[in-house]
Amino acid sequence: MAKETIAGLAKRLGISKASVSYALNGQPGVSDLTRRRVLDLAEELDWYPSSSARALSRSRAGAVGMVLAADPLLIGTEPYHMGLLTGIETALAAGDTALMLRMVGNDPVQERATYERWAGERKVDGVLVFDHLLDDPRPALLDRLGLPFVLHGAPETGVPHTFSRTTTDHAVDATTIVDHLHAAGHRRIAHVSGPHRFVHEAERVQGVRERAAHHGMEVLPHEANYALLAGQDAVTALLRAPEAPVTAVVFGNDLMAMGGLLALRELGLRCPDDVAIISWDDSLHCQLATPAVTALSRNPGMQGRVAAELLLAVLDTGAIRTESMPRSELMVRASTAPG
Amino acid sequence: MAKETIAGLAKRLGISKASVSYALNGQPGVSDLTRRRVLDLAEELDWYPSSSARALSRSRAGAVGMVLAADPLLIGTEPYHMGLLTGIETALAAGDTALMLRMVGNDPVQERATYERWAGERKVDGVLVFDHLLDDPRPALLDRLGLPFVLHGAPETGVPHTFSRTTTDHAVDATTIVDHLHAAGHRRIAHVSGPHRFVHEAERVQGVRERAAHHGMEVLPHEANYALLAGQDAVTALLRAPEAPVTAVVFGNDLMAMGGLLALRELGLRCPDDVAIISWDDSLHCQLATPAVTALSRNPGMQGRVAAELLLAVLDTGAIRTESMPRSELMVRASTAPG
DNA sequence: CGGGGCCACTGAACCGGTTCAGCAACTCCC
DNA sequence: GGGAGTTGCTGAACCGGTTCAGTGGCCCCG
Repeated sequence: MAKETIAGLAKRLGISKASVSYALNGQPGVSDLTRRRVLDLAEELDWYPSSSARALSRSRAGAVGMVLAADPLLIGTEPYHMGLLTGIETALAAGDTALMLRMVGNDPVQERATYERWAGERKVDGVLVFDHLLDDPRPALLDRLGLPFVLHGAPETGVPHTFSRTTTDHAVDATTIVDHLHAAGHRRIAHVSGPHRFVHEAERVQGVRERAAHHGMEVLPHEANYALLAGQDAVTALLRAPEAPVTAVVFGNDLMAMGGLLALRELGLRCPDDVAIISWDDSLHCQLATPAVTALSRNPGMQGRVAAELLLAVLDTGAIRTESMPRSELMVRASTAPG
Repeated sequence: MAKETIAGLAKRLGISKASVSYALNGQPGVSDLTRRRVLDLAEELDWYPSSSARALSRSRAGAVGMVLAADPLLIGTEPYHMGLLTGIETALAAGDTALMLRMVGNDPVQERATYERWAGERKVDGVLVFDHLLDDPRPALLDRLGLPFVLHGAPETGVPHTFSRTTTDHAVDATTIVDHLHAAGHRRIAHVSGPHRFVHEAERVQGVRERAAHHGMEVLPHEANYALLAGQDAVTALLRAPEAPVTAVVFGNDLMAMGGLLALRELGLRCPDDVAIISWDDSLHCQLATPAVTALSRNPGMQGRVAAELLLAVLDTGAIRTESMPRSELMVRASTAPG
């Protein structure tokens, strides 16, 4: 079946292309009768507008892009990103916008090249950007490229920003976590975080430090890279250290928490009796582990939805807005239960 | 900066649009000198072809689509799909093709509507289809829509097919699994599979049955739905049954295997001493569980890459081809280790 | 009754590429 | 020296929509 076009519909009805276009788009300039006839015929021939023709004449791609820049190995195992993706897609589908996905190994150059191409080819109308970095070059780049974007997970700081973003209050999360450990009697803890070049990690580290100080607790910070092995190594190193041992470890994600658990087992230490464990991300891993791991549930699906909806609004209105993420919830499980 | 266009380049160089186009696309019809001048200028102004204009005139979108039709809850937790996605994206990026992603809850109507729209709007050049169903309506639908596709995970059966697909030999996998259990001394096992409406599940069930018969083993089949809870319930039901208990359970995916493990724990049974467990999908869950779960590693990343490359080839040549998936590998772990 | 305003509709330009037919100049060969 | 073939280039049509500047007919009102 040859594709129907607007010209085809017009010819069949004996009217002009322009009228057909107006009718189909609900624009004024056609009588109700004509509009009905057009819509009925379009329905009957199941006509759809050619997305490329429409994109060309409207100068709008009808799609937004997302670059997943992370170790492919991590992405496959970390449920956080998948949850995010699901939420994003839900919001975009509702807004009749397509999602263009690109995965690049943890490579800033490729991420940058992708944005440049997308902007140059006008392939997407905007992008979602993740994992805000210290001195992040991407906002400036995207501004220069004229590509609208939403930065997901920017700091909560009150500084007025020149771009749209979603924020999470990591200080509040830190307080939740530290208070929980303090209440369980811990006075000396370790914090195995992700790389500090991520703004959210820097904020978490600071948040934990400050809240711990507030309680008069001691914190051993340890920077790692989110991998299972990193969590394992961190715990091994921390507990072999000559200083008085910590009684609890906070992990920056679920994978490292799992690694920590393995390390404890190898060291012959019991969790939570000898060392308690808590993860900054909840996931099935935390629920299934033995003992089940206490974790902060951040609802990635909701976060994705909010971010995507914000991007759609930005594309629509051009406004610059900031959206706060809903509060996280601590899922208390056996790994921190008073022994 | 206003976007450069081919007309702009042509004007600056004092030549025609046509020549510029030929030069940029490596087509004959321009002198080497002119070609160089065009390419240099394009480089200098960093010009990119407008994807929509190109799509319109070439009648090719430069993108392929993929509908992830599964329970969003499952998708987030099952690493299989994410691995697949990573592989697909890798292959597409190499082929300069964009990936359009749509997630629909486990809803055939929405999946169908998505294909119809994509075809009608000519938004994608082809699609990747997953989870072959018994009496799958999708091949016929896509043929009718004129949308090229690759069906991933079709049966290995020798019947000549009218479409391109990738196949997995589930009988071989079943043999691997059953032989492993037989060698460990099991004679009566259960097989907790996914829904039989999936062709691959039907084949696995048959494969397990036949291989077990070959060894004179007994198999209790149990159809479930891939969810954690389903695995849990299945094991509870199977082991409470009045008949002689099984000594091993084969699970259709890692999640159900985890559920099975939980159920065993609740029933006070030890794994592998009382009941051995084996999963048809490997993942971090299997590796982290206590005991670690023996699983068939199917390399989803590789599968995705092969499927995507096949689709690109199909789009290029229009040929109908079948690609076999590489052999799976059994990762033997504690859950089936002779007690 | 005449003029202003509105309504329904149309032709043509436009978005930014690709591609075809045509044409001038130049080479080659008998 | 003249016809055939090649090379390098151009103008214009085309892909399938959107949109602007008319145009004619009709109604309303002073």
